[in-house]
Amino acid sequence: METDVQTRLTLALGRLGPRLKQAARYVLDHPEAVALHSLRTLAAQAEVAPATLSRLARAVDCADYEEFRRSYQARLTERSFAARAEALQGAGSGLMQDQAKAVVGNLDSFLAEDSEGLIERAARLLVAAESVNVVGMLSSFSLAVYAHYVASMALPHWSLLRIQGGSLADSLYDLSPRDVVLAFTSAPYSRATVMACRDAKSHGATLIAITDRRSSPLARLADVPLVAEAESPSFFPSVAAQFAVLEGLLATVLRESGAPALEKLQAVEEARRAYREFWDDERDSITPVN
Amino acid sequence: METDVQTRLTLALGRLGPRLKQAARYVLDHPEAVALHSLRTLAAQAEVAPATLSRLARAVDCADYEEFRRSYQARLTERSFAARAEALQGAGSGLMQDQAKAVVGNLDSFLAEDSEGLIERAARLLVAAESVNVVGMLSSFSLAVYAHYVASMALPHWSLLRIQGGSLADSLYDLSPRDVVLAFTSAPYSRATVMACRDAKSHGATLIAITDRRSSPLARLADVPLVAEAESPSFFPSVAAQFAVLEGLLATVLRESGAPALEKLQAVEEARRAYREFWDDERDSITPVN
DNA sequence: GCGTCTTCGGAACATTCGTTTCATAATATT
DNA sequence: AATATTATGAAACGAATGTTCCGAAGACGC
Repeated sequence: METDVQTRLTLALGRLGPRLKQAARYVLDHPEAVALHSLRTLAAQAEVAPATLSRLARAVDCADYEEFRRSYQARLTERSFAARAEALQGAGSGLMQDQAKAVVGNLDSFLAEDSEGLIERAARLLVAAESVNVVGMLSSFSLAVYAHYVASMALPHWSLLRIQGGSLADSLYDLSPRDVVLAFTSAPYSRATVMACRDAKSHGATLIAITDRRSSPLARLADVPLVAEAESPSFFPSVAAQFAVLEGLLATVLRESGAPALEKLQAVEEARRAYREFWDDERDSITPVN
Repeated sequence: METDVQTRLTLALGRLGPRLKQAARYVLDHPEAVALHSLRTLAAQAEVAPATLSRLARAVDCADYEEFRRSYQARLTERSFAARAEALQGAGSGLMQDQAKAVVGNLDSFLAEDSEGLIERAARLLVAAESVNVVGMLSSFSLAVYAHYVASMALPHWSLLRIQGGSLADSLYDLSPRDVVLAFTSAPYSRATVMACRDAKSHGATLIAITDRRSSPLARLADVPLVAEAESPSFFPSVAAQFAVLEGLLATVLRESGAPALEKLQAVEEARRAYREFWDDERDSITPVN
């Protein structure tokens, strides 16, 4: 049986007795109740004997009521891209395939929340900030590098925190409540990053964090925690999904920053073009000069 | 008590014992599991005694575990209604939604090819190489940084090419056919990167490139071109999908490198742990020392 | 009208549920 | 070092769960 339980239920509606039909109707109208409540409470809500629900499950080819309920729980947990991830299952067992699936899943884990609202909130804080300090170490250093690279073109008050001789915290001592820290971490969490953020918070600064789990130290500290999982089939946490979140955040920040920022961005690009920093297929040639 | 249970849990994390904290962490990371499963199954998943969860509920001022669970069930149904509303809204008007869709699309563009075969081929070349030189500029610099970071732990013959005073090409003059260049670019292409690769090729080195289009100069030059689009709703090309490809490639390289590489990797991590470079939730505390 | 068949509710059942108790180990206090 | 305090797991408890069996009530064919 390939079809959805909910669909099977609709089809079965005709050939059911009065009480079973009544139960089926209730289930069709309140699918989440099946996932969340017990058979008996559901039976009470539907004004039906408990046994009826047990029978209903079997009437749609479920072995158990358990199996019946599981399908409704899955329905509730299913997320936007789930189908897509399933589709990627094509070739199956390859490492790259697994990686891709993990990344899409990680991205989903973020979109499942109120992603748009969180991004919006973070972006507003970043635009309003007097200074933005970007922090990231280990695997997450690449995120920090990227954020700083993009921002440095249009937003001069963004800076990248590095360890130079002393500790990360050195640069944070004169942080004020008008400043924002943008931090990145995935497990295993860099102690330096967490401690820097902790100190920044104690100076009253605002913290925006992209991290891998809600229970991560940074998620707990952050004013706006942006949580995207970092699952991966390999040794290292995956940063790809977090990059997607960061890109979305930066795009929103640029939009909110208004015309001046965009103009500056284009001016920088124009200058680079003038300096021939970019490859020009018309003028440049791949074949070596020799 | 006005605040969300999830929030209360976060706040309580500090003052909980080790096992309770472990349970709390699991709950924070898998909120839907609380709503859907029984106390005992959840306890098993979190690897905690059933009684611990009962106590956890009371630790956040719930009278019952029942009350605790109800709050998570509410969260789940609320979210699902929000998601449905969003789905009904059509293509999703948010910038983040668009970004996510673009990234998944870009990833698809790579998987559409013989991704597994290409990755495999590239990995074999990288493992066999005498030296691997990683190149990336502009947006793609973060890819280069990440590749070098991961590799530097297990594969000492990988190095990151930077511009230092002169040009990128300076470091490539003594490249031999036994060397490999791993390069990254998306439009607009860095001229320095392309020229460095061109020179490397002219010295007989092997070129592996992650780039955004088959027509890009690097794709044409490369022995193994890994093409993942960089479409994005914003000004900048998206590197997220290319990160996914890179992660897949690195994972494959590590697998092919065999046991010694993995052992070295774990040794490095162990050393870092010994130096307390990682955050330890048991020993370190988020609350400032004051 | 009689027997057969289906449908359903009620009761009994083993199972699983969440809670509580109690002993013990770990931690803090003196 | 001795003691008080806290945190935890194992076991036991009654309550609730899902299933099954049985008999009553109706539907249908002849």
